[in-house]
Amino acid sequence: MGERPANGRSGWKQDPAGVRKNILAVAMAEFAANGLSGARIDEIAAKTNTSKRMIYYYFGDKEGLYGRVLEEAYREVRAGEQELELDHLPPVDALTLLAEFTFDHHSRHPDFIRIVMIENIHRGEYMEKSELIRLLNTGAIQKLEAICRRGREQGTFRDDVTPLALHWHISAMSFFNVSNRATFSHIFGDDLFATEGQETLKNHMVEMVVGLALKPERRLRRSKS
Amino acid sequence: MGERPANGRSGWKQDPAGVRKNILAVAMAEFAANGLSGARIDEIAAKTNTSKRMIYYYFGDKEGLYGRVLEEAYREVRAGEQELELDHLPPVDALTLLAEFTFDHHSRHPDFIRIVMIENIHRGEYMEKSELIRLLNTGAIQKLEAICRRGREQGTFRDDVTPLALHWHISAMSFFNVSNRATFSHIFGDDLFATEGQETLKNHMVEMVVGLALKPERRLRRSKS
DNA sequence: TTCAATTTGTACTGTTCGGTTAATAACTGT
DNA sequence: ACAGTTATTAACCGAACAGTACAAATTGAA
Repeated sequence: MGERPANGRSGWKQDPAGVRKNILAVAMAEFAANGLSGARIDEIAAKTNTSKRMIYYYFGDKEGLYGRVLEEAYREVRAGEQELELDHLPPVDALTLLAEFTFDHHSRHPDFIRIVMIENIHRGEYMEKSELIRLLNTGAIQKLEAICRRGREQGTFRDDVTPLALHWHISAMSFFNVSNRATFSHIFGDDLFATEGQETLKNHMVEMVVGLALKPERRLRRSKS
Repeated sequence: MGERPANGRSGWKQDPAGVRKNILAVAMAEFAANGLSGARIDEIAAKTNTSKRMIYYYFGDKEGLYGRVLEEAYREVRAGEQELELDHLPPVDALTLLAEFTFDHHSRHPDFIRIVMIENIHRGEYMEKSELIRLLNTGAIQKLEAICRRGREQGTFRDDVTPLALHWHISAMSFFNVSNRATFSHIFGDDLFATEGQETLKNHMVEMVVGLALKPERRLRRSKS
């Protein structure tokens, strides 16, 4: 897709993949901005390089489109996470880096956060229909499992704190930081969301998570602030 | 309201407060379940003891109703929080209790969580119109401020960790635990949401938060699990 | 050449849904 | 008794909106 000659319907290229991609990108922004029932198919179509007709041609109906957007959102974010290289680092440093990365990564992808919020509002019912999403996510915790395994072998990590629990804590703080910004900053001001405040929160988060993972006698001050 | 005789329109009591309350309760459940654009006025009316007409009579329009629901949600939850008595406890115990209470309180009020999620999806725009909500929430952090003050005076608390930051961390983990249950449990199973898993998460959270608040040399093992 | 897949565009349909009208009457305080 | 408030019911309006029909053109691969 992309270019369409100004006049009439002559001189276009067949590019199904491109058309689909374009529709998905626009739809993701619209669903993220307005929710499933709030988003308007006509509005999505208008912002596309193609027409409303093609949305139905490729995605069937609104819910089908939303489902694909959901998959695409997870795909993009998980792909971004894969780039992180941690195996060469000592466990504590790897955990620190992973936590910091997650915090920043979520912060950089607010539309993904909003899509997940919306999916939770819908109680995950569209996610359930997608085999792909479960597939994509099984890998989400593997890095953490590797870190924990090495940490335990090395004797520095507790063995009653599971990788899943650590993932939960890191996710909670990284996710909430984006998802609840509107209400939180309305009530308490936006100092915590300015650069300095965000650094503080991130450092707290890392300190807490690392502190939780390490055996008590290994917890020496390693805070940055 | 409440009772309405089966036949016709004869024999009712005037009870504006009751009618409003009834509408608000039904509307809160519907908005929490379906979101602002997803909720249906006709559906709300049907579940009410009164009629659609009365919704417009008292609340003007859908957004007006949603705004009042939002206020009511915060009112109820904050009222519940006020009951907690902490002044008689040593700072660490008070902080522990407050964190545990918050975790459980959020867990017990999923509809409130969902309303806040929805309001965040709408970027807090309805909240901004309500002076009442800011009022209600100024008190939300006072207990924490008192605890921190006493902790610092006593010399056990760090003074570079603000009550607001602590509140943020406690909120993040308590809120996420409810808000993201659907997607999280779909991906990683629901072990963490069974009784035992929830206890573990709560204990972790308390351990992390208390660990963050205390000066390093005061952090001795106080974990429950 | 053939033919299915892809693309375009417009007009239309059927329904859902927020909000209103209208007419009426019981309630309550004064 | 009267006046203003609170309540009821049911039909109705108009706009928004998901989804379709229809007609036709282009492309690209077999």
